[in-house]
Amino acid sequence: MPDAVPVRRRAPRGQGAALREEVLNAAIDLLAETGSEEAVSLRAVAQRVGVSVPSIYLHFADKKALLDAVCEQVFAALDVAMTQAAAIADDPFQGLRRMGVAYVRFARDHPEQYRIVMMRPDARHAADEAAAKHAAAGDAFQHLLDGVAACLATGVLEGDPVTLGLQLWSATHGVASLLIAKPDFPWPPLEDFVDATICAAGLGLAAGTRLPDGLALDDVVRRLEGLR
Amino acid sequence: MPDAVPVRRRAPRGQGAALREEVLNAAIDLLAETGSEEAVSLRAVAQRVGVSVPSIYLHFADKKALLDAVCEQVFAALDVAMTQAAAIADDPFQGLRRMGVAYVRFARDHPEQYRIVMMRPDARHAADEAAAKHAAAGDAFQHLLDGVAACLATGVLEGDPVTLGLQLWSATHGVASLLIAKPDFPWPPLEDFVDATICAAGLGLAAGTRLPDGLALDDVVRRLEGLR
DNA sequence: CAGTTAGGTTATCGACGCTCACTCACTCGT
DNA sequence: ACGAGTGAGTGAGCGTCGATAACCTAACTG
Repeated sequence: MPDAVPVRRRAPRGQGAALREEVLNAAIDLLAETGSEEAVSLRAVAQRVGVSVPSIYLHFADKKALLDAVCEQVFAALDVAMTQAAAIADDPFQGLRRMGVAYVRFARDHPEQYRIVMMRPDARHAADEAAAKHAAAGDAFQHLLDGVAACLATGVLEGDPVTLGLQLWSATHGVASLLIAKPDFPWPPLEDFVDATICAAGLGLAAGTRLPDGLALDDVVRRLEGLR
Repeated sequence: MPDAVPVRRRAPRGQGAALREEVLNAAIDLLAETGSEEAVSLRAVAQRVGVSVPSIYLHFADKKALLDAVCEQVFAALDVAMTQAAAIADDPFQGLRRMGVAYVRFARDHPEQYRIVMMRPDARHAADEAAAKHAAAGDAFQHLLDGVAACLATGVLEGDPVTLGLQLWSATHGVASLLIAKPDFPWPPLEDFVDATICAAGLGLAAGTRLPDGLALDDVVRRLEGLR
């Protein structure tokens, strides 16, 4: 006999939107359980909800729209993880470090979700920059910028906050992304590596913004020997 | 009348492998022209070559194998770009900087190729680490390691070369990857941003390996003020 | 109870990756 | 010269996918 298909009672009159929730949750669960984007087919989602495929189109324009909604939820979870991590920091820069470690840990623990969120070409091309910022990364990037701003306030960093934020994000995303793409590489122990990379980036940014253009790396290095 | 389908004369007896080249080149061109992975369907490739779909399976086990071959070629092109860029550097660290800029420029100019190469989950899970290294990134990562080794030789960097290489690669890949994924972001001028990020990472790594564990970022910053 | 309509379904489409059975057309041993 | 063998390539078709059009019916309203 066929796999006991879950039956779903038709929603009462005003509650059509309830199906949207169910579909979205089914997609989220399916992605989490299988860990594979291609396993999230409309047919699989529909069967899990106990509904026919075209019903999904009543609440999502197409499959991309459904995945966009999934991404939104993933981003929210990522933001929660980062915010929690930063909350217990002693100083602003340590907050950034903790955020970075939490970020990479999230990516490692939810690789397919992170891949979908970050590696899919951007859906809509937002016209103005502010909208683009929010559409792309939601609150997470804003919280990173807040952390940068705090560092700027204490003077530990200097420069354009958006540029600094992008650089730190790039470094952190680079670790997370490579870690997912090349899991067979001889990675050093994760937490230390991430923290060291972020520290290096932060240190470099802190120092870099204070250096004259022409100064070679060697000169700085020699100067730093005294700190040993 | 139907779109003048290219006719392909059957290859002579010993030359069956010629089709492999034609299929591969067609896939590469198709990807470059459309800039979209999903446009590279076996049917589209077959039609471009002027051959039937199953013929592709005579030379490639499945679609993934074909894309793997495409990736190999993309990696080779990336490696050429990086090697050329590093060749005209004055000192080892400048070589790393130039490699990084070339790397990101390549990613920006061939976004879909870079995305496919870097964002696809690794095909085969190599058993030993050495094989994994080569399977994953080919010669490009090895050349990066060479650059790191040169910096180690002149003393401008210290530490484990593989770890340092991974950190620099992470930072560079982070910029490239984010740039592709979020093209609508308010990115600063590209070349400067990339170079600054790599310099910051390098500076941070150079300084970081020489600092005692407990030292806070502020202390270093204060110490660097003298360099202004 | 009748009518409306929100909340679905059934049937179907074209494109996809992939497989199997099959046919050429050339070559080579006799 | 010629039939067997084989390298090179097809045609038809399976199952799945995202998406659409047409239709139905349960639930609420008057």
